[in-house]
Amino acid sequence: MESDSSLATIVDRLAALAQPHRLAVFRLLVVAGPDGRAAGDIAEAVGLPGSTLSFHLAHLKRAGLVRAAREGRSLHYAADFAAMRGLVDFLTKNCCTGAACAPVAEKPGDALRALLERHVA
Amino acid sequence: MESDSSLATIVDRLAALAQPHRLAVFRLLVVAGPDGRAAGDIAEAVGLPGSTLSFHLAHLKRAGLVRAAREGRSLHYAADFAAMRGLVDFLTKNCCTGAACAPVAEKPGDALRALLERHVA
DNA sequence: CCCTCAATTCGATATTTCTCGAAATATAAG
DNA sequence: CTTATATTTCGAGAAATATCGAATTGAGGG
Repeated sequence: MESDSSLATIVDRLAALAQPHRLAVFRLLVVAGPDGRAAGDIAEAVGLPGSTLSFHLAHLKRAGLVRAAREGRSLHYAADFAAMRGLVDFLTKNCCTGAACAPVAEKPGDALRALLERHVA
Repeated sequence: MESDSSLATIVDRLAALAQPHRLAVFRLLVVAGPDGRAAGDIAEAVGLPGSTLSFHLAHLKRAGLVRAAREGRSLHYAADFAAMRGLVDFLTKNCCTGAACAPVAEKPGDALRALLERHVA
């Protein structure tokens, strides 16, 4: 049940978040929680014309980071937390190991334990 | 000693990694470790003309994800692990909380503990 | 069925990104 | 000082992205 983590998917997801408006939208949806928010609602919150927002939402959706569901006459967009977790996992495993990123990790799990220390001291 | 994590910086770093060649280069530098690798060496490994690679390395450098140091007549590029950790931290804190991403996190630290569980079971 | 509200798709345009050969720069070696 | 090697900068073209008003589709309400 590992969500798709091909390199192409990773790049798509990074690209989806690598744009100020889209990052703002996604963060909005993260705090909004599983029920998400209506498109028009989001448009007002981030101050974008509907068509422009629609473009960005489509981008996020293509990347699998958000999902849409009809609710009456409006569309509710919600963050896909599993996809996001997959992205963070990839970055942690593939771009944060091998050397000095997570200090001293002789045994598997030590890197994460060190991470835990640093954050929960 | 918190590395710069302004939104603009985060977007720059995401954009830097959101490109197949650059992601490949960065991963190469991650496994290469703190000493990094020479530019020409990297160019051959990823199969890019020098000028094209130089463009991508400059991009990664602007974003603060890699650093360059002269070594004889070649330039050695190395991943900046602290910057990368900063990016992952941002994503974890700002895009992976609030709801179902890290399961059950009532007390601070629980989210990370849960993460630890999931990875080190 | 007609009207309205919500959202997307369609053009058209401006901007940015990517690519790569040719020329320039820097460092070492003879 | 001349030559060779490593890398960057320049310039120019092709492709992808971002923006937004106008036209279109979809879902309810009267």
